Amino acid sequence: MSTEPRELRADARENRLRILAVATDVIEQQGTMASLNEIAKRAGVGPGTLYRHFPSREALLAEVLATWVKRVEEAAQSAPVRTRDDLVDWLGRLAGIASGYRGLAASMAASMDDEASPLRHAHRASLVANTLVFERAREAGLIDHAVDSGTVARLVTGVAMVAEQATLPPEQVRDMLRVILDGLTARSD
Amino acid sequence: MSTEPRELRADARENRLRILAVATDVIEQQGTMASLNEIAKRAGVGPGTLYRHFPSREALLAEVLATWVKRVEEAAQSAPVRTRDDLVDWLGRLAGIASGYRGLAASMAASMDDEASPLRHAHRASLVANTLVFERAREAGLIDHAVDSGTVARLVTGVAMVAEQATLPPEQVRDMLRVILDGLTARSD
DNA sequence: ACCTGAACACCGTTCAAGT
DNA sequence: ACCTGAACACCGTTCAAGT
Repeated sequence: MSTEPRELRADARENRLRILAVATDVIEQQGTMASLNEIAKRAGVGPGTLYRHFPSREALLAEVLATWVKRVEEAAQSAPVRTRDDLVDWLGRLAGIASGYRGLAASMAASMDDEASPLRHAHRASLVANTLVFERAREAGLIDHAVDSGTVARLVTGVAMVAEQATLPPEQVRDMLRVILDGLTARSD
Repeated sequence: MSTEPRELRADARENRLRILAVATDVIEQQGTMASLNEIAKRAGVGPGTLYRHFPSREALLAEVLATWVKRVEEAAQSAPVRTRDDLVDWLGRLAGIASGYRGLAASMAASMDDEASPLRHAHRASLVANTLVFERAREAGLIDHAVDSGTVARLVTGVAMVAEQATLPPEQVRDMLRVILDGLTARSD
């Protein structure tokens, strides 16, 4: 099941780690569309070396996102679910994390489609995290029926995409999320 | 108020129209990120000529969108507002038009920010159209309070962005829109 | 086994030179 | 006044040649 690298030659291992560190920096600053050639140059390797370790931009991104995935999982566990505002806060945190890097929400959305996308793990992790929070909210009596977490995830991704494209003020993002939460907890039958 | 071209030399006028026609074709096929050099080449002009007529990709896009704007306005006027499903349909049509070209929803979202964006007209038109539909729904007694059309527009843009990035099946899009509509018509106080 | 870096086919954008 | 097209500085991606 594990796709972790087995035993790399010492120089290869070092290069790999250095590329990953540099990529994290550069992507944090410039977004998920940052130049791969620039990352290679800053890491002190030829472009071919980057491609050898990470055959696609998504493969690189997936590894960079490892710490990101942890943040989502932690946030889900510690998220309070006492009031409806708590849930709006949670969605906001989810959207905020999803747009932690510019272009990330779009990259994630694109990966929904693709069964083989390297980003699938990150995507599934955020979906599971979200399901967990809403399940806890239901157990706490805050909402009275199950919500479809796939739909929630897609909606929140949409909010994140608009927010980062248009650099919306936080209260406009919150308005969007509140509508979504109201829609989720209103019976539509 | 009008920024229409005044009196162009005959060859310039012809070039301009040909660029526009070709751009409409190419953008329809390849999306809003289509190569400008390719558009110029297909239109039989040098790249400099395209830039002379349309100083930015957005300026070109704004003109290509003229017929698009008409479609939104017509759709708004003829949209039935008798049932809640009618409203979901309307949002679906809006989202569908917004992603008529691949990348259009993202381009529109980016223009929300920028006061001087050439896409502002198209964006405002869709906002006005949406306000019109919901106002008619309110008059028809379908909903009982005003909705914030800015928030609606942003949410629908988000749905359109996710839908085209992930190429979602129609029923998933509909699920998203239904949640939004429920959220809009539920009292949140 | 791994790395280098030149090379290729593209971008968007500019601008001297032409008509 | 307008157009051309070469030129520039970039992309992503590949692959022979090196170690």
